[in-house]
Amino acid sequence: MPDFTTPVVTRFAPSPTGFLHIGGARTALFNWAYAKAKGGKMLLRIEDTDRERSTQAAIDAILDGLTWLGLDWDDTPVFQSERGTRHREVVDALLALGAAYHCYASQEELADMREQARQEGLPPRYDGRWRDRDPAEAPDDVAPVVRFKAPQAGETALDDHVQGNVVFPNKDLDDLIILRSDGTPTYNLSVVVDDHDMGVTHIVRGVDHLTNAARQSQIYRALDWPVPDMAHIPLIHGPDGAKLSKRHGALGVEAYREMGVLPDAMRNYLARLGWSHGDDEVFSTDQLIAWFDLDGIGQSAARFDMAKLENLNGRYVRTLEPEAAWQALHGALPHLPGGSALLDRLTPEREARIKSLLPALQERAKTLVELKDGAEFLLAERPLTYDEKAQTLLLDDGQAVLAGVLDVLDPLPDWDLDAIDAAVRSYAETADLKLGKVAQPLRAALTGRSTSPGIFDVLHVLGRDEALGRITDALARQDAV
RNA sequence: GUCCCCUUCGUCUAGAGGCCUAGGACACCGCCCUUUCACGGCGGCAACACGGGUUCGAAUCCCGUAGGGGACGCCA
Repeated sequence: MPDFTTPVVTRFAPSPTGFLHIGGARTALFNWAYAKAKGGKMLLRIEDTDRERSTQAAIDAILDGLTWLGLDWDDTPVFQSERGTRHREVVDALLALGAAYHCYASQEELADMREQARQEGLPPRYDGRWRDRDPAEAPDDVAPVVRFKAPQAGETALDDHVQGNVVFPNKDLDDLIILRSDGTPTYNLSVVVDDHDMGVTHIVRGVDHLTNAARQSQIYRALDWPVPDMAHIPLIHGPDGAKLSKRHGALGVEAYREMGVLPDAMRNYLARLGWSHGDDEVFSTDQLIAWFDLDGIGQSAARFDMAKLENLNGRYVRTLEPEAAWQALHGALPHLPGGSALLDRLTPEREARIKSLLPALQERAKTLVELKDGAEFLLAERPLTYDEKAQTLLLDDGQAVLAGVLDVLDPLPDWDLDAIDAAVRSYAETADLKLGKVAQPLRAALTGRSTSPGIFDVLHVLGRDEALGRITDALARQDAV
């Protein structure tokens, strides 16, 4: 049965004044998921009409962020700044239609108007003083702006996929400026024109645009253009319930990349923030696309929870196939703190060692940073540096254990797993020590840490010379203490 | 201040009048497994903001209160 309905076209329209933050990433994800779910397109539009604040660096950061998250867009990105001519054309059309007018009110007048309104306890609004005034009365020292002639009576209703039916009394919506005195179009006009021209059928964005949506719908109607479907999604808040700011998680997505978060996990987490499909917590991108719908989006703001993201990320790290895990780690290294230095020390032999221990390492890591930390001992040069817990383990009793283990390991004819296992166990038995008492100092000596994969594996992977060398190093520390 | 929206465990949420003595996940706390750390398994703690209605019956519908959020620019 062919589908004769209009193909879905969504768009993500960030303004390039900063990085791609969490809220923006989630908005992009919803737009992307909805387009994919409906077999439509997601377009990208860079809203860079504020030339003062828009930067190329921000544009790059946003594109990089989307790419990292795996959110691809269709067609080439539209730059709003390049569409000024068309925007002005529509302003002229509105003027011709009598749906807009020139306003000569000065900045001072406007300021007075707001002040007056504030004192009377009224909302600060433009009073429409040039709405019906004869342009012949215009002062010649004021460059006019163009204002939209908004309906003054009645109400403007929005039928939003997330917010439901929202009604704004028209008396609360004043005549907004659509063309500045310098001849450049403003946001609310540009958005309408661009969304229309780009064939956008569904607008998915943050609720902070809800009032704009009402004004924009008035412009659509004045132009006799169809109003797109809308879905205003709730905002993401910080742990304290207030708007996400730099103090908490309002970091760019690249910050999460640097924390060793996997893009798949990030997507999964973000999808779960404000949207749900029953009790499903962990799902693939294919499942997300299959399940995603605007109806599943909740109406209340969600708080960003790093602990849950980490937990989810840990699941993704653990389930990575060996080769994929290596690719993820290797690829992320340049983005992780201290990662580049490790990359420099990578040799084929060391790479092989890491790969052989990777499954055990993955078990212990919630992030790629932790995975990197866990693998670091395989790239370290002797003598190792020991963390605090490791240092403690290398004191008195530890020294005795190391000496004893060295004695049984050194004469081993073959450095294979079984032999190592047997030797260490027999030492533990002879010394009347629990295996744990033996393993811990050994671990400290071999890895410089108190946690690592199984100790026999570590001994084996390190190889005889390196392993015995590290034990000897740790024994030598006694003199230094 | 005005307008709009929101309100289920600490957090993310399931729930669309009886299936709810409210389910799942994260976090937290026990126990088990175990050479460490993890993973895993089992168990525990913990919520329908409050007050009125409507109904035989309300977390679910209506009204109000409180709290929170958002919007009120020649920014986007």
